[in-house]
Amino acid sequence: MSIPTPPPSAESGKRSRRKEARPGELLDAALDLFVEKGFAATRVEEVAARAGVSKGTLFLYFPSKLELFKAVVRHNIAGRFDEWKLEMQAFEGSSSELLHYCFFVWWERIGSTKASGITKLILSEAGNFPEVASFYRKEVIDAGQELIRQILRRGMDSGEFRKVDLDYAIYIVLAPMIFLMTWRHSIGMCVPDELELTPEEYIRLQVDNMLHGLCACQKPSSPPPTF
Amino acid sequence: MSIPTPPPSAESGKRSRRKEARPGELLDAALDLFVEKGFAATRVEEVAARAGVSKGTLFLYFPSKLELFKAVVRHNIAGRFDEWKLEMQAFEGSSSELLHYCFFVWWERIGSTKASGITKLILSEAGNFPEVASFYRKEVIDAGQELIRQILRRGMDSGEFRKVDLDYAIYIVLAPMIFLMTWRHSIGMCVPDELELTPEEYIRLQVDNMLHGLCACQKPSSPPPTF
Amino acid sequence: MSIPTPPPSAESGKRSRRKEARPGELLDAALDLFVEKGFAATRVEEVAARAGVSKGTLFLYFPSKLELFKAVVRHNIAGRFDEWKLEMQAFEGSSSELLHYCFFVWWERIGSTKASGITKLILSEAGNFPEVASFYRKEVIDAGQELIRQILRRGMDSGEFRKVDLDYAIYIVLAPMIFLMTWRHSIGMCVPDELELTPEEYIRLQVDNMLHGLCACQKPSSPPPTF
Amino acid sequence: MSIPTPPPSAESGKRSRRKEARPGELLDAALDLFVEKGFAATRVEEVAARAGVSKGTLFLYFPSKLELFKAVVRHNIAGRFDEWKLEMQAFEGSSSELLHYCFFVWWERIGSTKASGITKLILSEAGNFPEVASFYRKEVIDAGQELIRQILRRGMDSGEFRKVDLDYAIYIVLAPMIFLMTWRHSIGMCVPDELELTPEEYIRLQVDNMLHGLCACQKPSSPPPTF
DNA sequence: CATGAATGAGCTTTCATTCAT
DNA sequence: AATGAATGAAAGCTCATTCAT
Repeated sequence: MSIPTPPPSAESGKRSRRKEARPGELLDAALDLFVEKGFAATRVEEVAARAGVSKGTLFLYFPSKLELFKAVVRHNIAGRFDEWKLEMQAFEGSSSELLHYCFFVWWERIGSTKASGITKLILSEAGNFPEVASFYRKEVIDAGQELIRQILRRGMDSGEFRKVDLDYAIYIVLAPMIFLMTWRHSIGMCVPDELELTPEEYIRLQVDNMLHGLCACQKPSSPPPTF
Repeated sequence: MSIPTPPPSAESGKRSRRKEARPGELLDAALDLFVEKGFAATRVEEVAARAGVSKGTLFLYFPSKLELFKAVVRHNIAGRFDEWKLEMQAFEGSSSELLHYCFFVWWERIGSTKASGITKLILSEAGNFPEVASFYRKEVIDAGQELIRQILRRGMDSGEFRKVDLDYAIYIVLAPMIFLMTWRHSIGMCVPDELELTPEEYIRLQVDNMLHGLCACQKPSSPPPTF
Repeated sequence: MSIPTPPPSAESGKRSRRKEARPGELLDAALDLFVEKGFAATRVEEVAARAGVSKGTLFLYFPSKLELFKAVVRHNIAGRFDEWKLEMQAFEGSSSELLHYCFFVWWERIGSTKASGITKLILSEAGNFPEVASFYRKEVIDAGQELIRQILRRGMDSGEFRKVDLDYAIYIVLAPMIFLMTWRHSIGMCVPDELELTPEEYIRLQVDNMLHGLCACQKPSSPPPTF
Repeated sequence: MSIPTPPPSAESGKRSRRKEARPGELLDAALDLFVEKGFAATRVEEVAARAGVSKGTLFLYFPSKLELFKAVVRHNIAGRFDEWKLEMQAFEGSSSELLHYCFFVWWERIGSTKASGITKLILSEAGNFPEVASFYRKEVIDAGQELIRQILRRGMDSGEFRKVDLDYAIYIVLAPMIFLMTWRHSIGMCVPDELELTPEEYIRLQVDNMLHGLCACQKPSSPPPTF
C-alpha cells in the first residue's frame, strides 16, 4: 500500500533460498521414506508433508511419483567415485592395508549413511523398475566394481595377493558390503540390539578373513573337491 | 491333436483332486509373483489368474492377501534344516570339505530354487511386515546360523580353523549366500548374461577364499591396522 | 450288498420326512437370522448352515434370497385371524374386558413370539421391498385393523365406549402393539434389564389408560385446544 | 444463455465456500438415503453423487461409511431438548394442554421433518450397530423420556392426572410418537393417500384419548381383570 | 509459485448364485 | 436331491494426479 519499497534483498533472498532448496528437501524426505517403507508403501503426501510443503508443490518439481523415485536415486549417487579413485591411487601402504582402508572409508561415507538405504531400495524394487535398476547398476555398481578390481589387481601385481579370477573375485569384496547394507535395512531392524554386534567389528573380521582365510594351515597346493 | 477324448477315468473326481491341489497351486503362483514384483505390486487377481482360478477362489483358501503372503513364506521353509543337520553330523571329511559340501548343497536345495526368492522377498518387505520378518528370522535365519555355527566350531575344535569370534564369523559364511540370492533376484536380473558368470564358480571361489584368504603370504602374526 | 431288501418304510420314511421338512427348517432359520440381523446383513450361507444343509440346497428350494425373504413373510402370517375373529365374536364380557383379552392373547401368540420379529423386519425393510411391505399390509395389517375396528365398534354400539372416528381410533390400539414389537427388537435389546420393565405390565397400563385416560377429572365437554 | 460471464465476485472463494458446505451437504444426502434404503443398501457412491461430489471426496470428510452414519445421527440430534425443556417449564396452561402442546411441537419440529427418519433408521439398524443404538438411546431417547416424565409428574402433582407408575406411563406418551415415525417411514409409504388420514388428526385423537380414555363411563374403581 | 480440494482408476474383499459332481 | 467349489459383479476404500484459486 503506502510502503514504498520493501527491502528486496532480505526477504526475496530468504524466499528464493527456500525455493531453490525445495527440490532438495523433497528428495531428502523421499529418500527417507522410500528407504523406510519401500516405493509402493510411501505416499507422496507423506513425502510432501515431511518436506514441509503441500502435495501439489511436489508435483511442481517432479511430474510423477516414479520420476521422484528416479530423481532420488540419481541425486544420491553423486560421483563419489572420482575422489575415491584418486585417494586410492595416492595410497602408499600395502594392498591389504588399502583393502582395509577402503572398507572403512566405505563404511564411513556410504555404509553407515542414508546412502546405504538407496542400495537396499534399488535391490528391493529392481523387479518393478528395471530401468532404474540398470541405470543404478551402470552408474554405481559398475564404478564400484571397477574400484574393487583395481585394488585386487594392485595386490596381485605386487605379488601380495594370490592370482584369482577377477570377474569373480570382486564379489568377495562386494558381497560383505551389500549384505551389510541389505541386512541392516531389513531383518536387522527387527531384532536391533540383541547381541550387540557392531558393524565395525563385522567389517574388521570380514576383511581380516578375506585376506587370511579361515584355515589355520598353510596355503593349499591342491584344488578343493567338487560335489 | 489326434487324441479325440482324454481318458475319462483320470477325469473323474477332477474337481475334488483340484480342490486339494488348489492351495499349492495358489502358493506357487503367489511365490512367483511376490518374488517378481513384491508384495504391494502383486494383485491378488493376478495370483488367481496364474493359478488358473478366479479372484474369489483365492479367498476361499486364504482369508486375505497378507495371510496368503504369510502362507507362502511358511510353505517354503518346511523344516529343511533337520535333515541338513543330520547330514552334517554324519559328514566324515575335513571341516573345509564340509563347508564346501554345505555350500553346494545349499545352492542345490535353496539358492538355485524358487525358495531363494523368499529370502529376497522377506528382505525387501521386512520394513512393511515386521512380524513376518521376525517370524522368518526366528524360523529360518536362526536355524541356518546355528548350522553355520556348528560347522565353524567343528573346524575350530579340530584345529583346522583359526579361532575367531563365532557371533561375527557366521556372517563370513552367511553373507555370500544372502548376497547371491539378493543379487540374482534384483540387479542380477537386469544384465543377465553379460559376462557369463556362473553361480557355481562364484560359490567355488567364495568358499576357497573364505578358507585361504587373498594373501599370498603366511598367516598374520600382527593385528591389522585400524583407521 | 447281500442284504436283500432294506426295510423301505423306516428308512425312506425318515428320509422323506426329512426332505419335506427342509423348506420349513430353512424358513425357520431364515426367520431367526433376518429378524436378528436384517435382510442385507444375513448371508444365505448362514441360513443354510443353521438349517443344517448346504448353500446349494437352499437354492434348490428358493430361487433367490429375495424369494426366500418373501417366503419367510408368507409362511409366518398363516391365517391366525380367522380363529381370532371367532373367539372375539364368542366373547361374552364387556368391551373393556374384550380389549384386555385381545391384548393379552396378542401378546401370547404374537408379541412374545418370533412372529413379532416379522413385523419389525417388514417395517425395517419396507423401503427396500415395497412389494413385500404392501403384501404384508394387505394380508396382515389390514386383517388386524379390521379386528380392532370390530372391537371398537362393539364398544361404541353398546354405549360402553365414546364415539370416535374409527379410522383413526384403530391406531390407539395398534400403536402400543407395534411400538412394543419394534422396541423390543431394536433399542430394547441394547439395555436389556436396566429397569426391569415387563411387557405384561406395559400392556396392562396401556390398556388401562387407553380405556380411562390420564385425567383424574370427568369426561371432557369442550374440545382440546389446537396450536 | 445471453449472460456471457457470471459475476466473478460471487464466484470468488467458491471452492472454499463449498468446502465448508460439503460436510453438511454430504450429511443431508446421507440422511436421505440411509432413511430411504437403510444403511447396507445405501452405497457411498450414491451419497456422494447426491451431494454432487465424487466418491473420493466423501472420504475426505468421513473416514468410513460407518463414521458417516454416526455423523448423520449425531448431526441430526443437536441438543433440541434444552430449548424444549425451557418452553415446557415456562408453560402456564393445564397439564392436559401442555401435553397437547408438546405433541404438536414435536410434530412440527421432529415428526414431520427428516429428523424423524433418523429414529426409524436407528430402530432398523439397532441390531447391526448396537453402539450407535445405545449412543442414540442415551443422547436422545433418555432425554425425551425425561421430558415426558416431567410433564406427567407435573400433572400428577397438580392432581390433574391420576397416579400411575411413571416408568411405564412414559410409554403411553412415547409409543404413539415412535409408532407414527416408524409407520410413516415404512408401511405408510406403500399406500400413501388411500384413506387420507392426516398425522395431525392422528395426534389429536391420540392425545385426546390418552387423556380421557375410550370409556364413556366414570373412572374405574376396581382393577382390570387379568387373563 | 503454492495450495489442497477434488477426482476416479484401481485394489482388496464379500457374497449371491451357478453347476459339475 | 444334495453338495460345495467356483464364479464375478459389486462395494468400500486408497491415493497419485489435476486444477481452480
